[in-house]
Amino acid sequence: MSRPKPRKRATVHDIAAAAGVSRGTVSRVLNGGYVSAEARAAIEAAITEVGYVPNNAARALKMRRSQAVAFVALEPHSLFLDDPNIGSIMLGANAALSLADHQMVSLVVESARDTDRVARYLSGGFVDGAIVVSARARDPIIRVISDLALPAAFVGHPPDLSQNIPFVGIDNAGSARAITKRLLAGGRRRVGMIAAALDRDSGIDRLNGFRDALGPAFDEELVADVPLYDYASGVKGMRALLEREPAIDGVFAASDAVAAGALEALRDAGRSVPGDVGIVGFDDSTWAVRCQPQLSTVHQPASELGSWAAQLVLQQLRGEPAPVENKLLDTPIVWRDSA
Amino acid sequence: MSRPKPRKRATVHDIAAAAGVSRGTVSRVLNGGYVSAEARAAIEAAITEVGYVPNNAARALKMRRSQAVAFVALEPHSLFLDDPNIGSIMLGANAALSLADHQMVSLVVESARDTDRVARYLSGGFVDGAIVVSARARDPIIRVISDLALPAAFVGHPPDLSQNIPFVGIDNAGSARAITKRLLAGGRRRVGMIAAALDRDSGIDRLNGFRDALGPAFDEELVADVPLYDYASGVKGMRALLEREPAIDGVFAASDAVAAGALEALRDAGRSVPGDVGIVGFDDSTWAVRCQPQLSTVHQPASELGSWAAQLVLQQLRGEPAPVENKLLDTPIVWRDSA
DNA sequence: TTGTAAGCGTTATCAC
DNA sequence: GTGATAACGCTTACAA
Repeated sequence: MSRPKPRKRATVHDIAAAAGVSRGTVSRVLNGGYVSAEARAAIEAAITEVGYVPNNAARALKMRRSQAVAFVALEPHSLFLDDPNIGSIMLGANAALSLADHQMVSLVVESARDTDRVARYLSGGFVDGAIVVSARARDPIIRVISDLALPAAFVGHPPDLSQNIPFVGIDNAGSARAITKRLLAGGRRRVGMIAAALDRDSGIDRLNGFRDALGPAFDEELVADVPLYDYASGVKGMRALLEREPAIDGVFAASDAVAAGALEALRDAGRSVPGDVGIVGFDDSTWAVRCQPQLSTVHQPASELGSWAAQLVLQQLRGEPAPVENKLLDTPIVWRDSA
Repeated sequence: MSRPKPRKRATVHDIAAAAGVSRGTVSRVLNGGYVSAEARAAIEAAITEVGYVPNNAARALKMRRSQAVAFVALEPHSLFLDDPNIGSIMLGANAALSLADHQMVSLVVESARDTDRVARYLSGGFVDGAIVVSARARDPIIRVISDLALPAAFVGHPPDLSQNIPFVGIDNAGSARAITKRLLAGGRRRVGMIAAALDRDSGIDRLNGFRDALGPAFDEELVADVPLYDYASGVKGMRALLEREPAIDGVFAASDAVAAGALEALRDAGRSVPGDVGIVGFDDSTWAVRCQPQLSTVHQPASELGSWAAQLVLQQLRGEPAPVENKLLDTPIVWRDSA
């Protein structure tokens, strides 16, 4: 009883034939409309009999809806490896989309080749909307989304105020100010910062918050400028700081990963934490509790960020206007052992 | 000169009208066929003039090809957060697919709801193939792929030998045996293992390799069985081991994350590493170099696993038969400081 | 070289 | 309630 191998895919047409009704009636039971009990029964039997599986491409073409939303992270290579936040944001977004019966498809863009392909993908009708994470100031992908008026939401910061795409984020400057003040309250005299990603709003804002908290005590020399929010940058940044100011006794690292790297550099230099130098991070990611000592840090509600962004997209998909008020989520300070 | 806001999407038809040719000719320049220089020029001008963007859904319907390949990770929640390998595998797969001009779309499945939706998505014609990571023994997703004969490849281990879907992986048992032997060569007398994920082939194989390496010295009591390859499991597993055998002086952890957790438990218990106890991990992930001391471990070529899997899928897409010989990649031992 | 027309698998708008 | 029939936007024989 072996069936022929390359079985042709059954269509609505086949169901109709098998059940002895018209395609219209089949479509009605598939979607839901008025249909008699007998017809429904016959059709349902036929469906399993012929092994029907709906064709999304055809449905998308007709409906102009794919029930899919893209999740795209505009980040350098290391992101998926070094930034634990992204995973939580993704999971949060997926959960929210899932509840609304939408498929989240996440796209990675690493190269110029990727950028073009993803741009085409987004504009081609395979997705109804997009969630964009950590957008750089200007990116071709953003232009495409904006030009097409693709329902979208940003996580992090709006890439360009002139484009009215809603975003959900946190108050980076305020949070940075708050945790720096807390660090200062511990009696630290010479506190510096490892400032990362100054090509991005979040990076700039965190630096501004730090400067703000220090006020007149701010010293340009005590800011080490590193490219990425990652571990390696933390090591490098801390080394630079130690060289410039051996008497440094407090550090605000732009992220937990950076702080973890800084911890290594301090260990290598024979400084104790929090004894010789107190250090605070940002994110409250898994890094924070992995470190020795565990990090005092700013809690970033990554999962909620993701689900809010998803809501923002779903809202537009339902035809409701995107809210003009952008959303900033709370970022409580979590005080542990590193300062 | 403000254009009307909700501009209707331009189609091939519109281009044809604007350029004064037929749809067929337009399609020919879009894809590549014989077309005169003048016609081509006129059409190209028209394309930018009307702001044409191709409709993937229509193209996919007609061509029966979407130029997209799914990447699906069948793992519990914590995977994207705790397993650094997955990111590298993804990036490797994306790079390979990108070169072949295919869009990788990664799908996360966390709930039963996700499972159903993803299964529908995979079967609906939005993707031409799928890469499946760390498949559990039996999963509805796998059935769907197999039933539809969707071109696919597994990373890790074949979920069921009867289904002829190719896979690429590593020799877990052999690698585990090799690193355990190396650990024993250091003169350790009482060595145990934190065995994770024994519901998965990789978990079972690593345990088998360990048992094999110890030979008659193998002691069931010195195996702590934990559910996941993660940090928290490592902490728990190590505590259990210390309780059962305080004189333990060597540990093989089923993954680097587990080893990192074990390190914490050892630190808490006041044992020095590698002095009091030597520990080795598995994966050579970012965990390995983050730890204090850095881990001796088995290098898992994550990125290569991803690109091999991609090749396997692309091969089938080109109509070439999937290789019958499954691929096992090399796993060199990296010896650092933890043992 | 170019135009014409058919059809991919659905859903939706009609009459019946 | 149900059955024809016309799109959706695209590619591709087949003619011209």
